[in-house]
Amino acid sequence: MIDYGRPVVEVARELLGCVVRHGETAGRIVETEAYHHSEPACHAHVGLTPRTRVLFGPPGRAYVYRSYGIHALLNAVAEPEGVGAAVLIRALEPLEGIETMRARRGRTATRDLCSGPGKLTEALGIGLDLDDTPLGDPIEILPRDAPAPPVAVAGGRIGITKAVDLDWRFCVAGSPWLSRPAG
DNA sequence: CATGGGATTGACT
DNA sequence: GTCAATCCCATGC
Repeated sequence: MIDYGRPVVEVARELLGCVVRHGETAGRIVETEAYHHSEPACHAHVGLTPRTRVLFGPPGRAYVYRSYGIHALLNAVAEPEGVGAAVLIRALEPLEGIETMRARRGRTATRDLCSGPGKLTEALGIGLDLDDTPLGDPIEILPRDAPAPPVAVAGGRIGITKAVDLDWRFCVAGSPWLSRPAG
């Protein structure tokens, strides 16, 4: 099992190489970012509100929220209960159910099915209804069955305006499935 | 109650 | 490279 109750940066590294499954679709995590309530880029920075309740809840649950009014983004809640922190899943290598993914996303190159946080949720059929559900059912995150892949610390996180200097984006080195090339 | 911003994507120039 | 789409919710009056 994966221990989500550890420091969020450790969990972000640990998740690289693990497999996410939802129904018939599955993919290997190749890119993550860490968010912690102590820094202003994290939603939990504002404190405990209805929106951030899940982030402060027990680790190992899904935090799914709507971005730019359009996309659903998938996070894994980390750190002990009471600490607002989560790992954003930013990109996957498609493994199973690729035709289902293609059907959900439209005629799309395999390379573009899961190469972004909004893309992979659409490909796996993950929506806001899965917010605050345990990682295990219906979304599964399986521990690695192989040694940890080489990790590239890709520098700053993407698409944010605050705490841009934190090097909290992690990629599988050399993976062709990233949302953006590693730093 | 009104307002503004955001962890993005895809279409278009 | 630029830009619109679109909605939840925190904040402020």
